[in-house]
Amino acid sequence: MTDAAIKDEVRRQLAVMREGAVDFYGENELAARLTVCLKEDRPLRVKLGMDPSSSDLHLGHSVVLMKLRRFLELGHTPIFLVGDFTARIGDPSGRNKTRPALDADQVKEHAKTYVDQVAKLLDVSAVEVRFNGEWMDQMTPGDFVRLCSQATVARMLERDDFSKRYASEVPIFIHEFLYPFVQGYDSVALEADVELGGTDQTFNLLMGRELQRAYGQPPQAVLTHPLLVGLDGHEKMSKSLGNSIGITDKPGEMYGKVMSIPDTAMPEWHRLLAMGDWPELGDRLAQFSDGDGDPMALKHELANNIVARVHDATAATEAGEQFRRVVQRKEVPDHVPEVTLALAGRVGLKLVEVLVEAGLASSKSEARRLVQQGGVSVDREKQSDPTALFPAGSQLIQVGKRRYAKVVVE
RNA sequence: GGAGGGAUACCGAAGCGGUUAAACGGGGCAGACUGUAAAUCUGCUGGCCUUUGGCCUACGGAGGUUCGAAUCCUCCUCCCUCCA
Repeated sequence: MTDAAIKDEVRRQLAVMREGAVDFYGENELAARLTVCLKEDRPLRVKLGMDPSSSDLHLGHSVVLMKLRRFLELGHTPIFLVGDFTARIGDPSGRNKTRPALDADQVKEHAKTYVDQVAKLLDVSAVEVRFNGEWMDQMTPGDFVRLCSQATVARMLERDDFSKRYASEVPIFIHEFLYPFVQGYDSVALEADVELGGTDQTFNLLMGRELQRAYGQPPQAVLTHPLLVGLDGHEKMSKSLGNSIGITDKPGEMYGKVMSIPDTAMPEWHRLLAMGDWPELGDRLAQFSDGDGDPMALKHELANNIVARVHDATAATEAGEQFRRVVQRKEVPDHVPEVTLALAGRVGLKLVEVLVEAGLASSKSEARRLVQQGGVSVDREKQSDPTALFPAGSQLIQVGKRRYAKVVVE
């Protein structure tokens, strides 16, 4: 490659890297390093770390995972770091209370399925998968104290999440201070050239730069990305807030959840999740925000694209048909779970009992409430008497708009 | 080590001797409406029952005072702030 060609290539790659990102720290340093790498035909080492603090990855995680995939496509080395050690500390980032510390067994349990979930979005055989326990479990207390001597308490307290907690008298534990050191040290151990993360990770990511300098390495570049807003359209997507779409969600469920986001969240979802794909949908979404276009059709398309990426095109099409049928036309879905109940010599089972037994209500009181509020129908007929008897036979029960069960009493 | 403040349902937060399964807000569920599981409005939101009523469990934990306690007292646990 000529110098001019290299220069163009560097420019092209940086543009891809920047896509969808909020901040790009150390961009100029990276440009220089990339130039050398291209000359020597050597890939950049690109780190993305996630803590197995819950067993499920969601669409919010997919934003940075897709970015990692872009780096792979550019010919660099993606490193997926499973924070098995850091999960045992609990990342305080963006939290208004202490994250519960997990024990080693829970972490191992979560980590098991992590890589499989990542594999849904990118080719893991080309990814360097590492665990930070590899080096952290080897570290001596002396090493660790040396590590911690790289930043001050005042600096820590400047962090938004900490200063807010401090001001509102919510406890901050010492170990929470330790988290950024470990995450930063991971970059040292991995000799990362670039680290990806959400904007909430900014402090931790920049700590990596500082520690690399302290340990005599050139500092990594840092790319921060916006946090995907959850199903409610306001809070960031998070499993604990219950507004998330899991990577492992079934196609139908995933499709329905996408359909439920507020229209106003569509352009943002497209921007973050498409990551350069589906460009014309983006154009039409832009028009829509100018007041044109059919929002429902656009949302169907968005849902279809998302499901197709995580699952496959066939599953997405099926999920779409199912949604139109069950939710929009209020027809009975194809597959209704079937429950068989024993009559046990009685004349009939009470409706409330049936609802609880079929898992459609968590208690008889709740079942009674549902019936009284007109939320229950049997064989498509609305029920009003919670004590109505259910004779032997097979009947279709519906609770609310879309929960069904076929109950066979025998 | 000392002084003060606090712990209430899924979450936040009132209540400070009886009419409190406990205001209010959020969340959740149901209903109406809708292109959508959005927005908006309405209702419900501890459990069990023979249900215009009854019973059980519940206000950090353990005891106590009282006819009666989330509310008063004692001890304990945990948290926060300030001083050292």
